[in-house]
Amino acid sequence: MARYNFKENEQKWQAVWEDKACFQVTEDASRPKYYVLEMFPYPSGRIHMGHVRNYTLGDVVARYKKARGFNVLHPMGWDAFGLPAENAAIENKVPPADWTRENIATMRKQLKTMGLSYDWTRELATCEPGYYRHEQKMFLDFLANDLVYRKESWVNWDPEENTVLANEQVIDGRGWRSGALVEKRQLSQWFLKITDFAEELLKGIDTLDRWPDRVRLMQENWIGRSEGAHVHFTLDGRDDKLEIYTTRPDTLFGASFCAVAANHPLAQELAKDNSDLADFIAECNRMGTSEAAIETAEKLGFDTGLKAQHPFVDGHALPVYVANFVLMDYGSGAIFGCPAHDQRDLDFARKYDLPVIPVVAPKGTEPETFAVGDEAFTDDGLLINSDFLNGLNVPDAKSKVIDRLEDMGIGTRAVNYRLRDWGVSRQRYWGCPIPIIHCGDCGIVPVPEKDLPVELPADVDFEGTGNPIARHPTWKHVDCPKCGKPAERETDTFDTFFESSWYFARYCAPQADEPLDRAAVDYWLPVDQYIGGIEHAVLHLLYSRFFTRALKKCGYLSVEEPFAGLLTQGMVCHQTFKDADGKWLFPSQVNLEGETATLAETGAPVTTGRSEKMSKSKKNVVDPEAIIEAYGADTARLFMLSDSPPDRDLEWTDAGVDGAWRYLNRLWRLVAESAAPLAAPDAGKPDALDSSAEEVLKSVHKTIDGVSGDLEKFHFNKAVARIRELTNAIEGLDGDAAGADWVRRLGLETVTLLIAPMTPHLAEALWVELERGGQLVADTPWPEADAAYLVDDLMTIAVQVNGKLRGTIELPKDCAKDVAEDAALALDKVQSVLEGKPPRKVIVVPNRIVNVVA
RNA sequence: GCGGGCGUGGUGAAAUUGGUAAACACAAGGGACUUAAAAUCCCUCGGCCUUACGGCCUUGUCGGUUCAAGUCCGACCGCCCGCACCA
Repeated sequence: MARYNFKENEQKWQAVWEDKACFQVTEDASRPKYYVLEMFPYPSGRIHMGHVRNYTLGDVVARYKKARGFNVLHPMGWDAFGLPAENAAIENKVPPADWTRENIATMRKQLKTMGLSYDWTRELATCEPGYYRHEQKMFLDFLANDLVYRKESWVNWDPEENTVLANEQVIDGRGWRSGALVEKRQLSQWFLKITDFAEELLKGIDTLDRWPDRVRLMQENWIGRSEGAHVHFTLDGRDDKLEIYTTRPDTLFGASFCAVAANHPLAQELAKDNSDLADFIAECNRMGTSEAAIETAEKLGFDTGLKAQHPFVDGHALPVYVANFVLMDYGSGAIFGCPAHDQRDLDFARKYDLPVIPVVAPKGTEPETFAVGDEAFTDDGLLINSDFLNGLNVPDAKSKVIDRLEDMGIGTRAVNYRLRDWGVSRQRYWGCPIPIIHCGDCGIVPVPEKDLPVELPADVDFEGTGNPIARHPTWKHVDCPKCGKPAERETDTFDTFFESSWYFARYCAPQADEPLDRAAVDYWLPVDQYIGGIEHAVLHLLYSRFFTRALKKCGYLSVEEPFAGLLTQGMVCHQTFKDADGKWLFPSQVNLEGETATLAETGAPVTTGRSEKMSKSKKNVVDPEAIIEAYGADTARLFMLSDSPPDRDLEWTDAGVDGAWRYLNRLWRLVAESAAPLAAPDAGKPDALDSSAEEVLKSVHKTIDGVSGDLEKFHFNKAVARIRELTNAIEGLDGDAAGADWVRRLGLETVTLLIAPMTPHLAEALWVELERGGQLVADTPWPEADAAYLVDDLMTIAVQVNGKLRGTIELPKDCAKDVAEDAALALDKVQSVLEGKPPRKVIVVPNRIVNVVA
């Protein structure tokens, strides 16, 4: 039996779609629009299975919505600036631009073999001046609209390479290449005022009703709105005050110390005359800048000897520490410690032997006996040991204590956000140049618009240390646009999140002279459905939400939220393999027979490990190109959708791929090679249908209804299961039954249309076999379910006794409760369990269940 | 450390959102076809007990609410993701 020739077919239909420009779109006010977007890839070299999953999900949505009559925008492009290009330049001596463009060419070719319904005329790459000149313009607009400022901030500094390191390049406190101990250094950098929008970004989350709850929660926590107070402590022997921020002013009477960040001005000042403190601060500065590193480090403090006076208790002096767990970027960079009611403070107090005074006791405990051991008490309760606050609950105490602080003029009520302003300066070559000129006389001067874009120099060398763009012999030297004297360009480039914060808007009119074409963005935005990895839950999505608001403020667009719907897909995982020496092996090197794995080449034993996220380092990767070569794109796509819901991790298995492949062939044979009779394409419904044919007819309509609902909710795996069930039903249809040939045609055409978004090439081939080739499936509307076939007259109802299933009964739909009760009680099984006694109670849930309580 | 999530047969999962747990597949075992293999088709397939009819148990663990819990509540265990310069 001939198999379905996927290779020939996939190439054929891809060419047809392209020739007919099936997926090219323009604004069309007469149709509802639908904008589907998958997160654009970083051009790392080759596509991986994560891409295949992401783009398959997007393509199913795009093709389904098109069939549903929407004007669908579905673009693709490249997030082309980033560190890997610079690493490649250093390792292989290839210019980042060449490396990136070659990768794009390879990956574009690979993507095209997947049969994705992109409007390729809208393709963009962020590393091209035609793209980044617009974000330089936007930056200047942000500057003009007071959304940008400069401040000192800390970076990871590799003293050997003389470069700034990314957090991922710092491994155990050392530079990944040099191995040198990393230091923190302060640099003057550009910041965007995302905190101006903190409240708006927080409120906006409520409008994102088609985002996963967990992502909304993560964003909410990231913004981290808190209500508390600033409190000013007087310092013995000094005129200045120590300002702290606290969310628990109610616990002030339990204070036993104050602590400031290592980079707090007070710490810096005291360190000048105290070399031990200077050493301690230097030690803190060796920790790297990542919050995870800071928070997991052992809590250390240095007693400055200074004393802070308690605001309410005369003569109660608190020692002032410099502590490594206090963050300079949060609040005022200083805290007061109340060990009894904060775990970190408690750990710190136990270590440095500071008093632990409980001031909140759980309701119902005796205040005298309440003590804190190794666990701080952080819940609500009643205030004790707290003078005028005694007996209040925590919220009331907070309010009262702040009133008192305000009356005394030593504190204020304050709202604080965990969110920090967005530092966008990067000391790197492969990014968008920041369009600023530094002039000795005029200071900071924006590059005039007519001089945009500021293009990256192509002739840079990566031999030396430091930022190659800053070392370039001529690039940075310019005349000041204001005064004409020699000046220097800014050599920093933008964070690559800058490019990805507005690309979705650029797709609306990627060739426009202006950054954004107003009519186009007004038509297409917001993105109706955005699809990508959960790893972007906070940063990329929050920056894009901020950028959209900033662009609105500058008059570029009208929407506030860029992404109306969000689907976050899980990772693609695979089993891991190691050889006898413990070295990782590629799955393609391994023969797997049942549970035993051997090395394909030598037959040597192989240890199998658990399934983990596919990664180059563990070699548990499967190359999509090899899969598409061997099985075709439709098989890969179907497998991606069949077994796991999209938001969960997906285990890639050869057996699963085989299963998808077999199903496609089975469907092909069923349509193209089956001997069973098939009615003519336009034959009317026969008057008489055999009951078996009637059943299949019903399931055709139920499947249309079910699959449509599944696709709307992104339950692709369930949709596949339903289509397979319908296929089984059609296959089991007796060819001689009255009307079977007609139902069979309807069923096969339906299966073809329903599966088309998932396996579009096969669907087109089936459509031709079904003599429907006059129109492409890609241009054919979605089938409609006839409501008359969706309801059953008879319902199967479960009968339980005391919650345990004892049998089932068939009853007419929506039958009266007492009818159901009588039928249930009439069951022999029920009677025998009841042992002749009358039931105590009978619960009837119509069309579902009868529960007899004995 | 902080924040978020996940946990159901040998495996991926489904369960109309509190109402028949395991749909649809994969793997495995048995059979048919074949000189043979591949492909295809048919049967069995959560566990324990039972010759059978059937019975009991089962959704990470423990407890709770309810006529009824995979689903709700509480505690615990395990794994995964993010933490602001990876994208």
